[in-house]
This record gives sequence, C-alpha cells and structure tokens, in this order.
Amino acid sequence: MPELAEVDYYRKQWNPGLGQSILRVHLNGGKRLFRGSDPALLARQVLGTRLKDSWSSGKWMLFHLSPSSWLGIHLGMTGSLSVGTPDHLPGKHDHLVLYQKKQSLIFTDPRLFGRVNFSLGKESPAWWQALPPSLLSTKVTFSDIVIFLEKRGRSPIKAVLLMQERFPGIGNWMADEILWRAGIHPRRQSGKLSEAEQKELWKQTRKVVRDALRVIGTTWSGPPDSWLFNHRWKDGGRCPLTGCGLVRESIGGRTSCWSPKRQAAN
DNA sequence: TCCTATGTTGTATG
DNA sequence: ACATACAACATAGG
Repeated sequence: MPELAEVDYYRKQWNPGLGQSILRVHLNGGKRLFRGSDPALLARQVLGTRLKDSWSSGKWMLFHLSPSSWLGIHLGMTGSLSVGTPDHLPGKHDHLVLYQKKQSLIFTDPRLFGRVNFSLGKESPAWWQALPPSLLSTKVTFSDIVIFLEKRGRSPIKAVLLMQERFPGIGNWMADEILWRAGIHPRRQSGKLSEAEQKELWKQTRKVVRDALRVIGTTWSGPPDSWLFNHRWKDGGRCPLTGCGLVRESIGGRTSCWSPKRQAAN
C-alpha cells in the first residue's frame, strides 16, 4: 500500500525502539529484498547498535543505528513495518526482525517488491543524499515542474506523475487523486496541458501530499468520502463531486480511475 | 481457473 | 544518448 504518507506512518511504527539496542537479528538473507546489499554483514554489524533516528523521503525510509550503521527500507507494493514482542516468532514473510529488550522491530513483505539497503559510514549514505527533494520543499518550483512535464511531453500525465525522480512519493492512488481534483484526464499528454492546467496540477499535487500526510501519515484514519480515494476501487463507484459513474482503465500499465464529467479526454 | 493488487526495473523499440 | 512502453518480479485474495 505504501505511498509517501503510508511510508512515513510505517516509519513511525518503529519509534518504540528509539534509543534502544539491537540484541539479536533475524533475516531471510536469500530473498531478493537484499539485492545489492550484504545480508551477512547487516546481521553482524547491527548487533549491539542503538536505534538512533529515522527519516522518510518519498517512498524510502532511513534508520540510523548508532554509531555507523544505516538501514534503508523500501516497502514496495506490500511491505510494512510493525512492532512485536521481544520473543516474536518470525512469520513466513517477516524478512527482517531486529530484537530489542522490550520489543522487536519487524519488516514484513509478502510480495518481495520491497528493498533493504544496508551500509556503514559516518554520514548518511550517498543513495539517500541523492534522492530528489520533497514536493513540499522550496527546492521544487513551478518552473521545475513545467520543464519536467514538457520533457516527458508525449507520455500520459498519469504516467508522469508516477515518476519518482520528480514526484517522489506519489503512487497510483495519489496520482489519480491529484488529476481528479485538478480536473485533468489521466490520458492527456503531459506536454499539452495549458498553463492554467499546469498551475492547477502543481497546486493540487502539493495539496494532496499535505492532505495525505495529515490524514494518513499521523493517524491512519481513513480519508473522508469527499476524496476520490474512498470510491476508486468500488465497482459502480461514483464521483463525490458530480455523482457520475467513475471509469477505470489501464493507463501507463496501471489501473487509473477518473470522473468523466470532471476530467475531459480532449 | 483467471484476474487483480497503493512499485520498480530491465529490456526492447523508436 | 534519450524517451517511451511493457513484461517481469512473487504472493495472496476475490
């Protein structure tokens, strides 16, 4: 499920372990989650470290295990983080468990599309520092967005919103939510939006990010029925603004949902 | 049995 | 070299 707000929600699930040492490690080192990393090194190095801090950036999370271990986690499509008892028995899909005195920190991912990046160093790892800036930071401007929309001009706007290099943390439901609010059909060519549409897209992008972080990132309470979110997967779902029937179709390889009354195909 | 799933990446094509 | 499209990854659930 994880897009940026869910990712940050899951990151905080490990907060009970902050300040405490890692006493034991369980991992399924043969799984593709660990591609690019050395799971044996992880298992060895993390012992005795202390969970110091954590951050999220787009769909990535980073955990600092002091003094010098860094654990990057991507949840893929079905990953999640949770806290278990200190003697938690790893389930079939619990691929990494960090045991502490009072609890265990669990990373579960049935489909294995997620990823674990382990590294050592004084500073946060290079891959982390190279991640694109948050859509809410002043480092991303309207002009950056316009340039990107035009560079990817022949792709459907839906596919462009999913490109993490410019829209970090946006996933399938957020992209549909943004386009629905902005009144733009997901199949419109990215380079053919009017200036007014570009502006509305940027405005709604930032709004959906803020709304998601507020509603999902903190409480996991469901979004209100005024969002497309609650209607998009239901057969016979209706647009909360116009009441017309919602349409679902694959665009750019992902199922997309839109309101034909609000979002004209052109 | 077949289809779907809130993600990314390797590969083929233009 | 660059942009674009899509199969592949692995598993569960309807």
